[in-house]
Amino acid sequence: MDIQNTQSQMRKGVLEFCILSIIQQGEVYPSDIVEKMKLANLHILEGTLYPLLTRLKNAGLLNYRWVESISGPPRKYFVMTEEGKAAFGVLLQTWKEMATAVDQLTQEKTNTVENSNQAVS
Amino acid sequence: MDIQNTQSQMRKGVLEFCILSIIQQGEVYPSDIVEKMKLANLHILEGTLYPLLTRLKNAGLLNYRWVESISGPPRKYFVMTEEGKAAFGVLLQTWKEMATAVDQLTQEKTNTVENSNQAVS
DNA sequence: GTGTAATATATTGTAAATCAATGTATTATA
DNA sequence: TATAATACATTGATTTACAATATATTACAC
Repeated sequence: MDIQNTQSQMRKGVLEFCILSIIQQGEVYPSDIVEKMKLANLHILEGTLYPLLTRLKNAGLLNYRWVESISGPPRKYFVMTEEGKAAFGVLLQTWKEMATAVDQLTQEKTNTVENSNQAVS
Repeated sequence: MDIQNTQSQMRKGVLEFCILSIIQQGEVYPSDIVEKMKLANLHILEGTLYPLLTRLKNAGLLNYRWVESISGPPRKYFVMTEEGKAAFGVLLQTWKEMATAVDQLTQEKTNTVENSNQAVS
């Protein structure tokens, strides 16, 4: 229960949302997702990603098709379903609202607080 | 595994951060926190909050003092320790970076995408 | 005073999900 | 033929939020 845990919790919260976002932007296979997430400093492991993609597929938000690779075994390329696009829209709205709420919550007095001792009504 | 689950996951991720933020802004007792979180549309239940505050206290980020109430049993008022203030600073930075990353990730092509079928290099 | 309601802190059991560590399979290459 | 690289997938452990419930204190009606 140190601070790194809280940091990774924060990142975990948006994992699914970010992965849906990546897939919405174009057909990808799991390694593409891992790479794009790493670039955004939101690391995800394969042991997390595969079950997550399966859940999203079973929930009807994703589909996939097999594509032969020139350098290894075939890959599962994922695409959004119409239902997935709708769900992503909802999540995008949720994200925007939450980010606004958190910003307001943290900016109310933050950074200038020196008097954390007054009681609250 | 429906969309509400993903939404609550998103909110869960920032719970600890928001609670630290609230406490940094002034001495509060648990019901104050529940109320402030509700106002920000980030609901938290007591069964979640009490263990969380205990964890943060044991981690050295918080302290509390008992205060008599005029209408009920005594209350635990929480305040940040110096270590807690430092940790909050780190988390604030983490939040800002993550929010930026997520915004970039979602805005790259979102909202105008109609061609989700091209392969990726 | 006694009983009920309101307030407040706290614990227990359950369920969900991430992670680390592996496992299995396919292709290219030495 | 053996090894390395790539890729999909599962298992067990740990964490943690939640629902339900427990315990205790105070106020107030009767």
